[in-house]
Amino acid sequence: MDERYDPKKIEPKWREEWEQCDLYRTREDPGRPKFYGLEMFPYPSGDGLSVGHLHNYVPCDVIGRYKRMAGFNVLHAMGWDAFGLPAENDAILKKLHPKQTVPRYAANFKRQLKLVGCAYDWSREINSSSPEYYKWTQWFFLLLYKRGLAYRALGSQWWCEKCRTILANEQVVNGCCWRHEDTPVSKKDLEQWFFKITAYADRLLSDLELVDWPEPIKLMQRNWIGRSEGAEIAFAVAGHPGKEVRFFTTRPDTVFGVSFMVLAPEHPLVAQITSPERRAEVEAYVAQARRQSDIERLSTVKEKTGVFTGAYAHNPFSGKDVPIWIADYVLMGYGTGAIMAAPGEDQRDFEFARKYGLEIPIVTAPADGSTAPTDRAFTEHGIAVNSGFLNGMRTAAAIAAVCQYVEQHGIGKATVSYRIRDWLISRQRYWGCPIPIVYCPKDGIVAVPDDQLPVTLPDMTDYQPSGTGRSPLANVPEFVNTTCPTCGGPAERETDTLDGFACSSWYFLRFASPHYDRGPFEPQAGNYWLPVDLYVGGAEHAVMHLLYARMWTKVMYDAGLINFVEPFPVLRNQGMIWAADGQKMSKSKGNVVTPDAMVEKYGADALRLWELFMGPFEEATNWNEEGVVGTARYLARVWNLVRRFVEAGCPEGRPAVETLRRAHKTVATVTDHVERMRFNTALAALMDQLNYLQRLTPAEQGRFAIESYVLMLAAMAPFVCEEFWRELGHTGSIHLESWPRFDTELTRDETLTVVVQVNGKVRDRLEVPADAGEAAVREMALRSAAVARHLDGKSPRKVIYVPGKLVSIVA
RNA sequence: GCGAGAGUGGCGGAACGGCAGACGCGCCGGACUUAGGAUCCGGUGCCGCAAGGCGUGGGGGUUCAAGUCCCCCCUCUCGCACCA
Repeated sequence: MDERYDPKKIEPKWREEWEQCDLYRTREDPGRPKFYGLEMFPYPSGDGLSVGHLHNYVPCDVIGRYKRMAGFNVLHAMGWDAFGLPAENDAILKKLHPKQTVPRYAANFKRQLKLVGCAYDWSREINSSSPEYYKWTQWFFLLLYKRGLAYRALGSQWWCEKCRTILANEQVVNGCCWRHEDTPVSKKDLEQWFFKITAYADRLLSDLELVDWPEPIKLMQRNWIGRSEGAEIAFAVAGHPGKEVRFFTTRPDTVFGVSFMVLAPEHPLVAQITSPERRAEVEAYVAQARRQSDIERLSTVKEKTGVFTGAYAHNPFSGKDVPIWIADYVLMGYGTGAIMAAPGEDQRDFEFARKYGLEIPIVTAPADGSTAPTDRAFTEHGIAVNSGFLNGMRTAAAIAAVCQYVEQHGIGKATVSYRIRDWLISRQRYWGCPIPIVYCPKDGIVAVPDDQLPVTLPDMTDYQPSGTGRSPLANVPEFVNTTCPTCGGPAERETDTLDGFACSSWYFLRFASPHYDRGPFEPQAGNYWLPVDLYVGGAEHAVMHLLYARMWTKVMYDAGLINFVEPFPVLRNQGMIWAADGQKMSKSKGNVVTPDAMVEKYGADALRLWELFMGPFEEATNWNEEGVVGTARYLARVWNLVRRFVEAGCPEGRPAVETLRRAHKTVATVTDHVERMRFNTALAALMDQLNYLQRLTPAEQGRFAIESYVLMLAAMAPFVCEEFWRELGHTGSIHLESWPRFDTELTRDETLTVVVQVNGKVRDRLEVPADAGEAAVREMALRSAAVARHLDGKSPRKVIYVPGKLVSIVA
């Protein structure tokens, strides 16, 4: 072996060797259990990977390697989320076709991942923008369509001036476009495709119980789905026979206290019921509400505003006619776009009523008998008062009573409302998966038959958004003009493409059988490998991607395609790596550190180790290049350890009991920490053990200590450990070896250090045999000179003994 | 405003309610070397010459024992934004 550790001499050699012998090809040995580890597949950007991205890929690679060594068939593959706005925006910016840039960027990502030694089965590489892939994305669209889960609707949709396209509700951030945070969005009316995710709201909510996910992510999903129970009730509009205001309320028990109604300004009823003398004012308000940017409209610091329509609704409970107002604090997109205002029990209604001098009846009294406040709304549950037949009932009972009443009288029903809205999947964009639908003058909306898939994205040079609201595909007659699959007559293709989240809603299945051409996945392979055993990605996908993928999975389950209901039973989020300056790593800030530069300076293994060692996997931290110096130095020390051992002829050795114990303990610790993804402490245990072994001669170390050490390190530093393994006299790859085993008996200490405390302060330490009995240890503690000194002549009042740990003496 | 998470040496971070600061970086001292971002040995929370004392954002509490559990407050990060 060379005197010095030189990653440049060994890493390229093994990289090539592994490639040649296809070392990381997935094995399907029926005698072994399976493990499917998956990282959220990336959009291959032109900037390449940074060391921040590796904080996800390297730890997952370690888990994959560990599981493989621990006896699992491991599926670990990589692919590219290549369709979508980022690729199209990049193409427009650089004036290069995404068909050219995507493969180039993907190849660069792949090169970088290989550079740092990530073990993927590249024969399973997938690309969501390839026809072989998106054929099945289209197939899934049709599956949803056939199951009544895809529909067209005219909607007032968000429009971003910069993207020149429609945005989903989820893509509107603080009233601005998610990609252009300085560009307020406006509304545009277009006919769009939607997926009926609301039909799955309840299951998406309740099945969260089934998964092992970070609690904050589950919570975000629960809040996003936003289930609330209540009642939907209709009040007749006075003087407008047949017209009624339908509204949803979570507090039907406060219905006797309804002193006014509020409609969203966009509510269709507004135009119909506004009285002539109010019309001018109402129209002005509606116009300004529509014109307002959402930043202004959603601001909570803003005082509530509204105008009276001049119309009244009849409250059948109180018997009063109450005024109907419009206000922008009522949203058309939630519930029915109308509310009953119970200002005594709702703070927003209270503020509104106060401002406009509306009546504030009190219909709920505190259950403890105190008086309801008058300076704010009483929003808690209590006892119904001033409420006719509800008087004296507790809130829960009153809610049930009102629900029963409205159902009996045919004016409403108990119901559940969700915050989540249907998923808008139409994109008026070129670089996406074409929606496989044909419009026929005779047959209407016709699904493209399965055997005519894929509907191929045409080659075109001018794919700039038209700005008219239609996709650039509308400008390609060869694409648009087709024949109706049903009648054979002339027809037109849908020109919208699918939201990129559609592509990522099923890709995890494709890895099971990436080249299968008779379906999206080969059923046996799908049911063998799925669900994903460990899914890892950033917390930024907490709601959109993870909800959509869960929904598709449930649709597939309902269609009998798969036998599981949750695609990702175990989810972990890696922590964000900020640049050294604490900011986000970005090219524009000039603070990006690339793996290429780090590998060049310190080697891939040292970079990997620092990615693992810099902090807990799930926590954010700042990049610090100094750390890589440390891990490179550590590897040089391991190199010296192994070199001395090899030069001594790899002696079987006669390790002392203590040495054997340390070796077995290290295996136990590292195994446990890797299993729990505590890579930083796993590596710390290895460093600690190195410090110990370094002081021994090769014969004192013995073969087990050295080989088990190298085997464990191999999952983290694959290149140098492959070199070690061969130098240690083995012919095969270390990466096909088994994870070392430890003997629990051998990890047991012979003596323990017992701490002796007097009044909570450590005053002495005792070395006691591991099997010493309680009485003996207590006696030793009380005999201690240090203890006597601190007892100061007093006799102990109490002595607490924690076996093997401490004796606490209270004087 | 609501929700979630986090505050520990100069720095990254360790620590089933039981010796706070493992491991590493940095720094200090030494050894060996004619340059190599080398290696090895020792030291390194703060105050103190010492015995000893003080220390996990601040303040209370529970406990023989609190970084860890409970209450109040401060700061930072992330998520959500009037959800009827």
